[in-house]
Amino acid sequence: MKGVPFQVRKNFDYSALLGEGNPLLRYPRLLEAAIDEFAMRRYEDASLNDILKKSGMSKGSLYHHFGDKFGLYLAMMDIIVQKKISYFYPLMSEKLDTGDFFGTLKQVMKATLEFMLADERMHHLSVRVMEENLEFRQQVFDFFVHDYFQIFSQYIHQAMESGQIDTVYPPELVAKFIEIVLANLDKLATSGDPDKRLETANQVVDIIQHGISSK
Amino acid sequence: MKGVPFQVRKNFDYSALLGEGNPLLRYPRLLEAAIDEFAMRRYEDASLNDILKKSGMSKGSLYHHFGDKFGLYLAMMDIIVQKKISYFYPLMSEKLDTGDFFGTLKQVMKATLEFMLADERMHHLSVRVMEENLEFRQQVFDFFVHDYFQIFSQYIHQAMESGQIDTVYPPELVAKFIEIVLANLDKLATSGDPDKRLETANQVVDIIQHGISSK
DNA sequence: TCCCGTCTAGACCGCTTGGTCTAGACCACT
DNA sequence: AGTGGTCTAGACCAAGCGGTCTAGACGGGA
Repeated sequence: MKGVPFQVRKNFDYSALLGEGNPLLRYPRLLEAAIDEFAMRRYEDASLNDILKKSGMSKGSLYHHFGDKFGLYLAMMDIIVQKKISYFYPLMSEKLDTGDFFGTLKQVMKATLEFMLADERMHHLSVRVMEENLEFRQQVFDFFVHDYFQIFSQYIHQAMESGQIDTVYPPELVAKFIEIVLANLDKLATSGDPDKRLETANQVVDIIQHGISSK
Repeated sequence: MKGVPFQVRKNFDYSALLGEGNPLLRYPRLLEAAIDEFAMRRYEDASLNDILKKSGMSKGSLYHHFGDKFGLYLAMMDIIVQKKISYFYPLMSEKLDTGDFFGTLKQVMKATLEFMLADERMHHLSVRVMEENLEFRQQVFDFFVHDYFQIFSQYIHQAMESGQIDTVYPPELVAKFIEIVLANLDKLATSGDPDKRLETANQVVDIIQHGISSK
């Protein structure tokens, strides 16, 4: 698959895979195997044959239900995204309009950490998407239009306008900086004890706060 | 190459490839093609056949001179590392013992940025090594024992002892934090103009300085 | 001129990849 | 019982991979 690194099936309705009708919900062993494989390797490197072997599903069934490798990936990501939203939903609904930017950031950290601790594979999946090439990401984000980054970016603009962040820094720089730190949270908070990890995560927010808050 | 993801040739002296006797120095087209390919894709994904096609070298010659794919990779990295050292050498020799940690950090940033601007492919190569799996990195670092991270970590300890960094943060956290920011410098300083990039890089150091310096 | 070591070209090997295709199992409806 | 649609199993496919191997080109010493 070198010459044709990534391609999408025509005449196949991927969106039918998402939501309640997600066929992956009916094949828990396939879901497990897919999460294992896609958490371990990036999309191109992940082996469909290995997933099939591990899950016991036949190739015919997989292609019948999911169309192709990308269909399986989308169906899996749909489930992961739902799970992730469940961790962030309580936060999104009430806190996002208060004036306490760094307090919110700590809560985002906490939710990220808890999501990470619940199943490290899912965290890997979330991070790994951002490591894929642009074309692939765009294809994926066509189906998951949550646009986290834009919401986050707007929130930072708000925090700047309300005087919480030093205006000498371009908002985009601040947004990217925080995004990078969040994406690498697993490398920063590595010690086993969950409490210790949370403490470290809060220290990371402290560093960011001292770094960018207005003097 | 799925079942045997990474293997090293026995009875072959890789170290003979490094230094002055590096055979890659005699094949500039091969060097170019290797940098192109290994900067584009990670080790496993990089295609030896593509490198050969681009450079016009035959497979027989390659295996005669370099032993295997890993030998070619090592020979190329040897040249890259030499180049990188040439950017950091002036810095290492005089500045590393002064008491101005953040000043030094700014100079490290500047050198990193200049190295990046000189040839973006080389910067990609440097960053990409850290994305490879542990086993591969260890194999590579066996041949390039510069141990940047340990030197850097010690330097941070010194800066803490001399009261430049807030001691509430664990030194390892600070080291990893800075390391992550440096590794993602290309994502932070993206705007085309070199001066603007340097300005952004300095702002990033400012953020770090405000973030971790003792109050 | 012959010989031998070095080097080159590229056919070939075994293996893995994602994807296709066919035969048939199973089931519901007529 | 017959028919048609859905689903499954897995043989098979072309392409790409890193690596091996052989035939021969080339050049210096005897």
